[in-house]
Amino acid sequence: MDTEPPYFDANSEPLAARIATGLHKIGLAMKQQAWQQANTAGLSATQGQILATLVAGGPLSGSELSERLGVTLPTISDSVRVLVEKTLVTKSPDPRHPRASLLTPTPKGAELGARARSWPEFMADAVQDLTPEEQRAFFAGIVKMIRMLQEQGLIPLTGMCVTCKHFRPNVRTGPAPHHCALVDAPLSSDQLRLDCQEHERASETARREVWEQFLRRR
Amino acid sequence: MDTEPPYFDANSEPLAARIATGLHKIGLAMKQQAWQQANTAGLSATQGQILATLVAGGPLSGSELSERLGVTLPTISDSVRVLVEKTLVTKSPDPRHPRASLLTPTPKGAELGARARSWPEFMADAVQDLTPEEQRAFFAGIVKMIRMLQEQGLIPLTGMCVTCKHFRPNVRTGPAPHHCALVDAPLSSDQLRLDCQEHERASETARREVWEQFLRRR
DNA sequence: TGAAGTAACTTCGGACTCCTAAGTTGTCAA
DNA sequence: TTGACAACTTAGGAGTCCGAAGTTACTTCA
Repeated sequence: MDTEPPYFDANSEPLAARIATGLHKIGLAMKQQAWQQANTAGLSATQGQILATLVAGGPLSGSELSERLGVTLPTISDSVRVLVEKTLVTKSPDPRHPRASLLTPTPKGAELGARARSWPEFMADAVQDLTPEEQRAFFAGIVKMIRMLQEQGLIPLTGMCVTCKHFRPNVRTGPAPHHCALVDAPLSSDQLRLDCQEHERASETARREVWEQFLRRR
Repeated sequence: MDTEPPYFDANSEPLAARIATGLHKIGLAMKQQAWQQANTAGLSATQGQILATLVAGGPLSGSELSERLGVTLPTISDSVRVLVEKTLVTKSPDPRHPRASLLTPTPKGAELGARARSWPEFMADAVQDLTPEEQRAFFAGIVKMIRMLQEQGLIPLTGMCVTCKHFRPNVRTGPAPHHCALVDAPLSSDQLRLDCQEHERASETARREVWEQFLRRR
């Protein structure tokens, strides 16, 4: 860097870095929004997230929540205690594991959770201004990014078609080249899910293979 | 919603909502990453952000920081106190305002700040897998989204070309249709800056007009 | 010439977040 | 029956945030 004013030339920050900056800014808005929405609902941000996750993904144990929300167990444990005190969730023994307990929202908790699920909707509104084509391109970018971040262990391997046992990429030509073997239905690239309840994690080798197959042709 | 298993049909979540979900997941990774990077540098997340912002944008006052980082003054005040104790920033009177003080990083602080600026780079890496074309589309989407969110008051009006006094959108045809009047240089859509130091906020009516002009033709 | 206002903080108290480290406690395997 | 294991829970401590309530140096108006 010298003392010259900035010119818009090759020395400008690379596109990838500016994309990162942009995502950072968007992330800031999300954080603030979540905080505020939670507060007006009488919850904390994490409490809202927990309820939303339980409503979206059925009863879960503490450790599952911990993985999905990217915080440690103690943090979950704390928040859950409060939620139980508020009678928004109940605990019941988990048949799958000895010491685990399944968390289920009460009716009141389910209602708040359903509302919390719609917190990111303000962003969906902001996306509406993009043309459908731009939206598709944007979504494709997001899917690829998430996959990369999952590979680096920064995002849990949950809910995305492209890491699911039942996903068959590029099995035909046309607008919907992919296939979901679970519901036996064709699938276009912009119908891919990020948060499917039925998601079952494929093995590591299978995931790698599926991803390569997915990238091939488009 | 009924009891049927989910089919990939029109009843699936709309694309915009899934984009929001995706951004949410990416935001999660950013949060975690920031926390971890800050910790290994011996800082807290906000302290790192403050240093990075000061290094990137020159000396700022507390309220400017507060606006850019989207937290209230007390929070900034707290963190700055710690940074001063650690001798990473110094305060000096601000000539522009009576009661304000300009915050300047010390050499040690500047070094940490420079390092903190590169924290979002892990995301830039994740973007590298997108084709250049995909990157451009992705970036275009981000710019539009940020603009929308700014209009809703969720992101500060700072640093983006499209809200700057010196920006002239679509003044010519060809690959670089825009123009920056400050450095008097042509500008393509994917050279737009999100964090220009020289940014000067245009008036509200000017911003609205510029944006309309920007959307027209592409 | 003073009184009131304004802007930019700072301090305080309190709720939450988030971590690591150190227990608990049921179950299963040896 | 003695460990090992898994899934929490508790304790302790730093940090993040906020609203409310001071400070304090000018500015402005009467």
